[in-house]
Amino acid sequence: MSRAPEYNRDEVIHKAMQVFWARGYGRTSVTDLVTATGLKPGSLYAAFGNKQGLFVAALEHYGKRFKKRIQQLAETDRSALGVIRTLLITIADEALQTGHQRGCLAVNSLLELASHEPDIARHLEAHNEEMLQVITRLVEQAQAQGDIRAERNARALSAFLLNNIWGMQVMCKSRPNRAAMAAIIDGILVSLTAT
Amino acid sequence: MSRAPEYNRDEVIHKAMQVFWARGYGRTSVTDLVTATGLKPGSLYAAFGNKQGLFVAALEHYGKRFKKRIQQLAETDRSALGVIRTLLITIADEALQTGHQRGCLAVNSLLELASHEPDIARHLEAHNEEMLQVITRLVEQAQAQGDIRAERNARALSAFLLNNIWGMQVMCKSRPNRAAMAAIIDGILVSLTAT
DNA sequence: CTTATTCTTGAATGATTATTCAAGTATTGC
DNA sequence: GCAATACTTGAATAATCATTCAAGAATAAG
Repeated sequence: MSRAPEYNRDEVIHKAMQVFWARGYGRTSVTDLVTATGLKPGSLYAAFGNKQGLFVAALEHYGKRFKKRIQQLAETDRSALGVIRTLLITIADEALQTGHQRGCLAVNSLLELASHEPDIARHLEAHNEEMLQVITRLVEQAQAQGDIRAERNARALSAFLLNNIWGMQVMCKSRPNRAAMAAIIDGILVSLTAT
Repeated sequence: MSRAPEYNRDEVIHKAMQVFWARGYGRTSVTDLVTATGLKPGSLYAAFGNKQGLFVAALEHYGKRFKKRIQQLAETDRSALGVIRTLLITIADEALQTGHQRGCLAVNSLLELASHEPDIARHLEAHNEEMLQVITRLVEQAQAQGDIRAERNARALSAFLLNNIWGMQVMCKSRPNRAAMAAIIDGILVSLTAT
């Protein structure tokens, strides 16, 4: 029927995501995206409409990746509290990787854009709600397993957990510090497992 | 000797701060600043060097304001733990004010600029270190008053506290929610006062 | 081969950006 | 009144930005 695209859509989105993640939306120029993806402006616009369209695709790609990783984590441990601990340690370790000061694309974008771009704000709110649900399920499992007291409100504990994850993503950008990360994880677990 | 400026420097900085706070650094144009401050470009550049110079002045103004407010809070209550609780409630209440989705200028700027502007990153790291010291002093007081166990590491508890404050400033931007804020404050206090 | 369809290319467009500067205006000391 | 000094003004500048589009190239169907 017609000519086939020379690029792979997912690869293009992945490369665009990395640029947006490293530089933020506003500081990423279409020229940056052309360089990173190898697509010329015309192809980029034909495929994604505009810069924001590519950004939304990148955000969704990021969200999928994130969920997939938590899924994998959950399969490594039968103890839900263990999964929670591993999740926190993983986030801390990534934050502590020298040079890796990108933080979290979702959090970065939320602060940069949510007040100005309602469409993007909706995407990010949905992402956060999904995160909250994943965490709530883990907390409920930990309650069923007897590691967290059953009387406590799982949704409330999850909000507290997510709040700390957000905080760690902020610390990422400043002076990621092993002692502080350990203190935070300790503080969280003390609170979660309090009697 | 010479002509006196027609503007008040502090007022100009204050107005600029509000624009940067509401819009972020990148989305704020010099035209926005000219409109908000009433100063023409020439005067603005004579007074602050460039856009970034005015931004740094705004950041410092913000930091001073913040410290002053905590100082005032500290004077309202003899109990250091009470001050900490009030501080958290105040932050939560501001976040919950409808329409007020600005979050925290320091956190917003950290995520937007720290990886790209070393000068600004230094300012923000200094600000965070000061916050940490203020909080540490409160924790130590609470320990002296017997509300937090003396064996616990004050600096570690403060890192945990600051992490949650950062998280709340992130939530500000998404769906500030009273139940979640209450859950977070509860989670923090449970951990702080754990035996 | 011809035609229709879609992809690729990259220069052009027009808007917006931060910044500069020369000309005008006010104030102070003499 | 006369300089000297410093502030104000706003148009000009040059760079950068997202986006468009016409022309060329590849593919598939008939």
